[in-house]
Amino acid sequence: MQVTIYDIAKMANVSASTVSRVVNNKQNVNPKTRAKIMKLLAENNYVPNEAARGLVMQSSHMIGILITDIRTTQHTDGIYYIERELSAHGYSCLIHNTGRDESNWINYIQLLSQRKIEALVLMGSIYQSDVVREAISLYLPSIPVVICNGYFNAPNVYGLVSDEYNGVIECVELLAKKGRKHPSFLMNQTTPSNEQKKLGFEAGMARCFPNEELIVQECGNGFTEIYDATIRMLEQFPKIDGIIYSEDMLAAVGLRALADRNLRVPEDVAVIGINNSDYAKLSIPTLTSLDNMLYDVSMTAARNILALLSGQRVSKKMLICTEIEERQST
Amino acid sequence: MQVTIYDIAKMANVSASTVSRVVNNKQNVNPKTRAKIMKLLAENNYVPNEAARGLVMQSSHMIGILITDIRTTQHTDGIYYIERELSAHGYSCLIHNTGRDESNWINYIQLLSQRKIEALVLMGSIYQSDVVREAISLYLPSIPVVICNGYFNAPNVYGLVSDEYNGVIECVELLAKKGRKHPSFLMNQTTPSNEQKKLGFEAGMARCFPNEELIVQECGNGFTEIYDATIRMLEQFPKIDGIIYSEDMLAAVGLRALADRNLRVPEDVAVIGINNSDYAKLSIPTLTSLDNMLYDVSMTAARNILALLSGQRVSKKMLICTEIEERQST
DNA sequence: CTGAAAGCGCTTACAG
DNA sequence: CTGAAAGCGCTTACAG
Repeated sequence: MQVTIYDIAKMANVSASTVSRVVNNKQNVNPKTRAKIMKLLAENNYVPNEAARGLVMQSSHMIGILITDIRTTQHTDGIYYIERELSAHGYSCLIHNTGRDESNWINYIQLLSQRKIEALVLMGSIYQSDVVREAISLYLPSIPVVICNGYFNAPNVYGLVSDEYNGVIECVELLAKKGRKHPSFLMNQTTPSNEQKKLGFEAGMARCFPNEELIVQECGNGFTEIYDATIRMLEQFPKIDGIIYSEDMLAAVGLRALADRNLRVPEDVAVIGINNSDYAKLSIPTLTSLDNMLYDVSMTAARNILALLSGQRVSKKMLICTEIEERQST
Repeated sequence: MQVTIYDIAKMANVSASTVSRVVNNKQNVNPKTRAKIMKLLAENNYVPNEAARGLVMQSSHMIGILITDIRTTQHTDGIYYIERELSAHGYSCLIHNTGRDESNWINYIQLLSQRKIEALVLMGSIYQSDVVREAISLYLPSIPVVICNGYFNAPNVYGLVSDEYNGVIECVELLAKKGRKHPSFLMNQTTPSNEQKKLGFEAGMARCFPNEELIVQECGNGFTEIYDATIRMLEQFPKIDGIIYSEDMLAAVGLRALADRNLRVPEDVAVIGINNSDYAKLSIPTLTSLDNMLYDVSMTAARNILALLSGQRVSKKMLICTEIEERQST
């Protein structure tokens, strides 16, 4: 079926060892022999079998990436940078969409351990969970694991966290500065990251609006759910004059809801999103957004993995500062 | 380092063969022996080495996916469905961002062949190229290759193509029906897919506006480039009262440009996008969009690969019909 | 029901 | 400079 080193050896009347040496560019091969073998290799489109090579070298040159749903654009960027960076260094990425149900995660981690990945990247704070910690200590106790926008304590786990807590506090401060009186917060699923945002909102409110009622609501991920949640919140609290959404995408839907209700943005209601994504730039009006530096988180993750793979030291937990990008909606 | 079948065999006082039989759930093992081995396997967190297994079984259970840039959301959906579907059947996906420069592609194809992938998915019409055809015939001549939204003739290549050509003709017809007199077309990079859209626009114009000047322009992918291209086109041809964009994302930027120019949509200028993506649903006004059924293309790709892997017949080339989703912008 | 042996495709000391 | 041999971790006829 496939052309092996032995086939080439036979054609060249040499041993497989010699062919192997040529394939791997080792010294100590007679130039003429080398030339002959090179020619044969090319003519036969010889390609080394990485599985066999990995077996003897004890290295797969593969890394695993776990993400709940690759369609959620906020982390697609991260996967892009990580793949590019690692690919340039000879690694291939095995990517799995794990879904949000914890009970399946252990299977993916076991699967990746069967494939002998050399590092694991967890995309998203959602993986900051006991299930994952245990699965890692069971199946991948000794390869570097990097978690993007999350952290848990384990000897081989490295966390990169966006400081969304303080970022959202600053968002509340911005609303205060803009003369808002009744800010509110609308979030989708409860991930550790969203939890931090919520805590940030509460802290910001305590600081800037100590006597104001806390308006925090949750909703699903679908267009309609977000839309309805916004409408419902406005009906329940007509005084609301500022909304912080846990993601730009939600805020973009929120802008629709506000437009349909004939509420002017920012005159009647100021709106802030989080992620500083395309949604923020494209929406009408453009959206003020908290840049949580997910780009930096991913780039750093890629660099950290590379550093760890080459035996360098990397800090176990890093906090990355956020920045508000002000646009028309505030 | 890792626990092998031999380690377990030693502990259980049996041969590796027997352990292997237990691991693989074969019959013909004494129930007591099986129980003892199972216990040992669990206690030691034994995980089979897939590389070794693949070497003897001549199967990697991996498939490759090539995409120019995973951040382009239109194909992220496809990767999601394909990964989910294949993952459920025991396959893992090796994903590479190849960039748009043809000269690197052959390296990725060779790399994937080294890893002995069992099928390859090419995401996007851009891979409909001679470079790819040759690389495939050289390095992956005998595994199924499925190309999403493209096709080229090779014994092991299967194409799924969205009928964007006729779809865009229908878009032009829609503009005609809505009383537009001067439609135009703005496209980004020249991929085979965009080329079909352009040809469709020209055919539609020939059919509905035989005496009208053809206004077709190109632009880059950046926000500013798209924005500026729209403004420039409107300045050069002030009569324009309809724009078809080659992608929703461009149309979303276009809506911004039109708003900034105080042109009403659809009263002054009707706008149509392509992809029927979130951009279309979220923009203000909502965007009429040609649904090119990329979802169906991906689902079918996943199913076709599974079918091919299990030895079934699959049609070499399928055309998938498009549909216009009318919204506020027309 | 179980084990010894061969083999998947490769690399690398070790001898020569 | 080159080859025979052992071994990476596994599976599977073949004997018993």
